[in-house]
Amino acid sequence: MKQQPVTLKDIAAKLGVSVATVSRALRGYPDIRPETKEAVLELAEEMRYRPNPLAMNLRKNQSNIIGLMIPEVVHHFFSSIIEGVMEIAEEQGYTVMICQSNEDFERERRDVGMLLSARVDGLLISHANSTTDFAHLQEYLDLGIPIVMYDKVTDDLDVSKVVVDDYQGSFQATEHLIVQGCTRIAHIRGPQGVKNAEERLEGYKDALLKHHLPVDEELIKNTYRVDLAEGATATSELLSLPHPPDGIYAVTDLVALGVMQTLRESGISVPNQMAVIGFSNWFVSSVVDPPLSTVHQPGTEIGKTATTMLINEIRLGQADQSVVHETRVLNTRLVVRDSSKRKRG
Amino acid sequence: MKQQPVTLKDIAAKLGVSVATVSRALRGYPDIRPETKEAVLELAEEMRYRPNPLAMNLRKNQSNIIGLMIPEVVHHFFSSIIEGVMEIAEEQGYTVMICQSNEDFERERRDVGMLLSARVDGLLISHANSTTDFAHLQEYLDLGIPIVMYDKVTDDLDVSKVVVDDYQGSFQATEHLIVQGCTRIAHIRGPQGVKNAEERLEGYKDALLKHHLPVDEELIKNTYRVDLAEGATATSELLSLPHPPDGIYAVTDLVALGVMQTLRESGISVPNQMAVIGFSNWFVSSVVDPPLSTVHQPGTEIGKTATTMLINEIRLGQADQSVVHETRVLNTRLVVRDSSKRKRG
DNA sequence: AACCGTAACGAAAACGTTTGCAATATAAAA
DNA sequence: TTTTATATTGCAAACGTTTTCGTTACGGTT
Repeated sequence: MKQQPVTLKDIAAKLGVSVATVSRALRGYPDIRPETKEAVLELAEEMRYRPNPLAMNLRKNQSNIIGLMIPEVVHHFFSSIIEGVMEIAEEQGYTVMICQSNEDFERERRDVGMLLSARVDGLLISHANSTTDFAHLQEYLDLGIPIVMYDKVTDDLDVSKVVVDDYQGSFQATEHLIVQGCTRIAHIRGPQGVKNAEERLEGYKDALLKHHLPVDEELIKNTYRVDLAEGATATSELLSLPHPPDGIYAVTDLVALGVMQTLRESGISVPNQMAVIGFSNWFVSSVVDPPLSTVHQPGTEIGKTATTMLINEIRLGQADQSVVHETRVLNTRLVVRDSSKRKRG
Repeated sequence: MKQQPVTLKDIAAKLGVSVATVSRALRGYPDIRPETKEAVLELAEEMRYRPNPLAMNLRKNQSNIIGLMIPEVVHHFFSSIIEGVMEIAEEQGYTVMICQSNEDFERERRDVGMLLSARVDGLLISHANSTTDFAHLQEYLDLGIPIVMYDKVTDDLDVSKVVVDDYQGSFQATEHLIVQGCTRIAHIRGPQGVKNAEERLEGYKDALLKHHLPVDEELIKNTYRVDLAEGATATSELLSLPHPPDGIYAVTDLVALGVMQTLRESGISVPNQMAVIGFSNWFVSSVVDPPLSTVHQPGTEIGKTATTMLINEIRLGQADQSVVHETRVLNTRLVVRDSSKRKRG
């Protein structure tokens, strides 16, 4: 038969003391006789007592849950973020409730509401590309529930943020192609209005300017879904240009893979005829042929940092202390592989 | 200032009725006057009332949380399982608490205990390769908390299970290589004692037998960590054999990628000199060159099925009805790509 | 003998729900 | 008019904790 979980009351009854005493003994309160404490601890161990978090948290008006909104779970970059989040959360006694927005604003709004209903103590969010209205997040702030935004962030909200230095990473990627001897470098950019995409575009342009190369709008291609297929079509278009590029910098590794496929089908050799570099450093980039150069985004670290900051704000709030929001910018790292390596180095 | 979340009491006070009435109105109980119900619903909406799940669940002695033990989060197969689990869970009003064992038994035991402390209503688990003792899971069963095992399962425990047909998938993979004209097929196998690995080995052997090919122990290589490097070293060993194989079937796509890298470095053409096939169907397998043939494991579906079964058992248990455990075997699907395609089909 | 300080513990309220039971009001039946 | 059935509602306990505020007992001080 199902045995019921043991409660404080059970222990108290067996010991002939009150529930309060048991609670205090277990929590290590001072005014408890050492022998009593000893006995309680021993019996609790023996009966395999496990405190009921529902009751504890109800009493304390907190849940010890942090909500995590993520665009896609099945995605190397994001799952490494999940890993980082879980590591810190577990270490700090929090549990994580994950929701997947699938880049859909309506779903994001619904799930954000669900997490609020679940009484999360704080929220980590990378918003969907399509999100422009942040009223659903403002609700949290009104209730005093802290939010930390990561990766995709907005200036519209006064909260802490964790991002990577997209501008610098992009600058380095572009400059790397220039150093390798490329003179006409195309950029397949991310969706308009998304901050990361804009930053990367700027980094690309500025690198060109620094090296006195013209910024040719013909060489800047748009993506909307940021996937393999868009990388492929953009590449076809670039190849049919009267004066095609000799290097392609794609906003994401996935897009870069689409680029490489099209180049292979067109019989164009990488990196000699066309150097290619991506952004993100997925695992897959290291095993394709030729291995894809890219800019490493420290996913795990983003997750860890954001979670540490969030838990910190949660605790400050519980202690009625004021919090000051900060934006942490993590460094990217250029990863040079064969897809862009023309010179020995 | 922080505004407190609104409770039943707040609504009751504003309406001059009792908390019980409000509760019943919201839950749609029959004996409530329509006008009262109307008024309650309206005010609740207006005040943006959200029931406190902690209180609800404490009262009902359940958590509406299901625990998910997973070997690694950053892994295509497993993250697709997570996705499937989350989809069903959310749909059924459950939330998911994920823990990562990292293939480490001690960590698995600790996290399984943590989930128990968190009062999960049920547990989904794929155990670590190193797990041979299942006492930590027995504890759940004693408490009447259902478990559903997926992917890595054991016969030692009388619980429901969801697996793919490793034997059949393996048989098909091997047979496919035979049909393509391979006569000496090597198998890089998974760790001994792990059920999936053993089943795949059997499928491989039986396919050879069916086609009257000898089972040559020299051609069966072991792995322990099941990674890229082991695929590479196994391949080197196979190549240095007096009579090397003309086809390699690897227990996992990751291992197969290691195989392909080594073959490339050795200047051996795939598939003509050596046909290669893996198992799992990661995304990466579709973008490498040549695209890797493999056996598709329906990760999302595994997650969905296991979660559906678990929630079903949870509900049966809550209704004091008896549950009968079943093992669901999902079909795999052979995915033929260029790494094994010698004949047109 | 009256008082006080302190150590150790218990009683009970509180957190926000749900729900069995009792209570009231209203309408129908006698 | 009284009785009875029915429709609404409220009371209060319960879920398992934590914590405030007492209470008791006891040794030591005046």
